[in-house]
Amino acid sequence: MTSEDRREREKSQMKELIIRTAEKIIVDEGYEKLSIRKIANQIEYSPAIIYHYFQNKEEVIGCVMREGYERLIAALAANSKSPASAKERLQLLTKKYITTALQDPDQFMTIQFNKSPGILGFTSYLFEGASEKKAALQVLAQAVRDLRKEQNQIQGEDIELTAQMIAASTLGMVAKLILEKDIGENRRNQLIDAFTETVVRMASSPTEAALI
Amino acid sequence: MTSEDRREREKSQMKELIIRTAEKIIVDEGYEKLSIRKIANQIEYSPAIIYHYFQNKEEVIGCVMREGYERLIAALAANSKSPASAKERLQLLTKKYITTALQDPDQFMTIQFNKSPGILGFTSYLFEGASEKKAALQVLAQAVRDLRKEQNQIQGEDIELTAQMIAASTLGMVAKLILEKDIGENRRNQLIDAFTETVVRMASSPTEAALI
Amino acid sequence: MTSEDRREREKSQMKELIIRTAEKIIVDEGYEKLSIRKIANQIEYSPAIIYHYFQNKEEVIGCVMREGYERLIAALAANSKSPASAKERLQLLTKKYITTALQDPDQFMTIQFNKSPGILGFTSYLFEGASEKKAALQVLAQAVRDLRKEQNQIQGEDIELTAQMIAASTLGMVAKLILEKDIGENRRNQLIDAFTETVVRMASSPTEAALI
Amino acid sequence: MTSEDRREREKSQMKELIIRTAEKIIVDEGYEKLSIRKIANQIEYSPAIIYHYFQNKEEVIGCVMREGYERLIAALAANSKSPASAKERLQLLTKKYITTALQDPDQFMTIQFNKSPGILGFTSYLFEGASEKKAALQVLAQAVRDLRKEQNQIQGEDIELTAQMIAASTLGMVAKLILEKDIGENRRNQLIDAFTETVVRMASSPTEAALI
DNA sequence: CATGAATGAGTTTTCATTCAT
DNA sequence: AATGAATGAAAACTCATTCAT
Repeated sequence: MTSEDRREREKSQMKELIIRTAEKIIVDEGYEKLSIRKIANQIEYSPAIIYHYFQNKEEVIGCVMREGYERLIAALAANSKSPASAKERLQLLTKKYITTALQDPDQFMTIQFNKSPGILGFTSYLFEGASEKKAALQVLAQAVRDLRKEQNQIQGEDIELTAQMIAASTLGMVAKLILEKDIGENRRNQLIDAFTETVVRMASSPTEAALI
Repeated sequence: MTSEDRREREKSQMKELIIRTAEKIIVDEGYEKLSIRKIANQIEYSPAIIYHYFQNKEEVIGCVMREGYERLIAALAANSKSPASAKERLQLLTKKYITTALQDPDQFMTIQFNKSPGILGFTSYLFEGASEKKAALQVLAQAVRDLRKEQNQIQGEDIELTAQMIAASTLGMVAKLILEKDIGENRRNQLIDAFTETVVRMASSPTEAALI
Repeated sequence: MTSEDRREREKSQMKELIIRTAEKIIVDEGYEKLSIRKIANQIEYSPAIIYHYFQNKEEVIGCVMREGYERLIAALAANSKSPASAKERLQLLTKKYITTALQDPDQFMTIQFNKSPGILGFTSYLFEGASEKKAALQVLAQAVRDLRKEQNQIQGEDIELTAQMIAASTLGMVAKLILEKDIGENRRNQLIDAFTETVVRMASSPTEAALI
Repeated sequence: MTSEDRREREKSQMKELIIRTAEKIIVDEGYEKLSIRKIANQIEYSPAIIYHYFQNKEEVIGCVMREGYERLIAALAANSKSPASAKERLQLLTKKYITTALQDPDQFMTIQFNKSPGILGFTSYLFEGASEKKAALQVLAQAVRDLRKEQNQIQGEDIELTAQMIAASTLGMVAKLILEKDIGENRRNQLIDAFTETVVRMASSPTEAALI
């Protein structure tokens, strides 16, 4: 089976190469400048060969997206079990998400605001029960739960809802930071820090807040 | 001057028609699928005539964007001076923004996540001093200020920063609601209501929050 | 007839204006950038009006050419009767032609290398008998005749032929100077001076030359 | 490697076809009427395929020009070493240039009076040192040098300048003969012969001439 | 496995011209 | 006399995709 194995390996190497190149183009020139021709030129193959490994342009893009998303999730997961306090953990989580996203802004935007069903399958998290099915949201919901415990707040049944709002808000924050990339590093850091603090207040149980 | 008047009217009607058609295409097929030809075909004129009313494609798009943005702002302004309590006013503002945006979801997305400088001129609000230059942010900042006063909190120098975070978070929330449009009306309303409550906590002064 | 007169006068004023504007565009932006629209915009009238005064673009261009040509001829005529020696007169003539042409290079080229019959009617001078029918050639032929007399050479029957060759050579010289406009002022002057000297040798009778 | 060879051959045949067609259009309808579409229609292919063989329109034109120019140069080179006297050689050179140019008049004009930098790179020869860098001018300068030697004239330092003037004059002569193509064969030959004689006088050293 | 050739449909934009008013 | 509206044709160029080899 050696020869078949090698073929298989070579095949996936080629797919890898194509995806990697597509990714590079998206990062360098932006999503809408990606073209099959450009990929082909860059890997020094003919455009036609790409159709040998992928059905069409959409599938190529789909793969790029999937991988990008998985990397983002991985970055989060790594930080979900830091030994610090629940509050610090939530803040760390938020900050990590923001900074990771800002490292690859174009790809982040393309993935997160993509409305093709294939991508949405990965990125959606507003539905009921998402905190169980979506790894990222699960991590976030747990952080909220821990925080409320740590602060002796009522747990409430809104944990999922809260996690979802925090996720969506963070997404908005990141998106704006990417869109308005010229505000200067100072301002950016100010906003990131302020938001990281605010997230804690978002996470606290609403009734508790009502007591203020 | 009746004849001149009529011509003037017909001219603006035609411009109107073009903009409206462009808008429709954007909503139906997405921003990047908009083309001068498509507009022309749809209104059953030759492509060239569009250049009679507009300098180039950019100007057409600019008009579509501007109008959409102005509608959103107008909706907000109308609610900025309700007689209710500061808290209720902030919540009303948030809710109004969300529901207005959801009425024209595609256009909202196109405008708010557009990175062309022309559009960003309208939509940017993260820079320092934005709460004075940007009408929408000004309204929001005032609402935050009123709320803190009402709740006897420290005013703090972070009012602008807070308004910016709320705005960005709301944007994220709206975007997600639009992207995941199939979560069902119930869930959507739940999220909107929860977020409207959360916004109040985001607005409270951080030091105060730290006291909890 | 006053009213009719005025109308006539206004009409020719408008034609004047159009031609003058077209000329300006040719000089400023080059012949191929001339468009009816551009003329119209510049005189702040609608493109359609130009068709009221001229049949089509060609006629406009034709008029521009004619006027330009007439000015060139006028410049020559002014120098044809200088009191100097025949040799100096021939050299002066040549130099004047070159420098005048270089003042409006684009127009010069457009006219001289235009192959539309209308323009050729003005610019042609190679046919037999041209030295009688064409003012410019007449002047040149006379200068050649005077020179030969002054240098006690045989008059010969090739006067016209000689004048034609000188004219064509000068045209080539000017064209090259215009085309290679970046050779530097020094080189240009060197070439002009050398050519002006050479013209004298071209004008001398061939048999005489054979005696050398 | 037969299959690869054949493909290579077919490819250059196609390029050839495109260039030849472009050439034909230029000759038939003029340089500015040349369009990619027109080429495509004429060869009954889609316009896009031309971009498969050439980068853009400029490259197509470049090839047409280069080939035309090279043909002209080749014709000259063949005659530069005839065994005759220097005088005869110079005259032969001139005549050959004129007749070759007249064989493909439209292309000649298009190339020689083209002001695009790419073409000028080929056609320019007025700059200092051109008689060393430009093959055609080198041949001409040598002919002038030989002639002066043969006629025991002072060599002078104006050899290059002289060659340049002769070249430019010949260009003018040819251009006029092309523009006024209806003067009749007789007249044309008369002019060519007269000019060929005159060239000898242009080539003689100026001081020598002054002795007359 | 890989390619070169080829295409059709598309892009934005410019132009000369016409015509009813 | 003058105009605005409108057009058809054309320009250069790009792209995703197919197919025979």
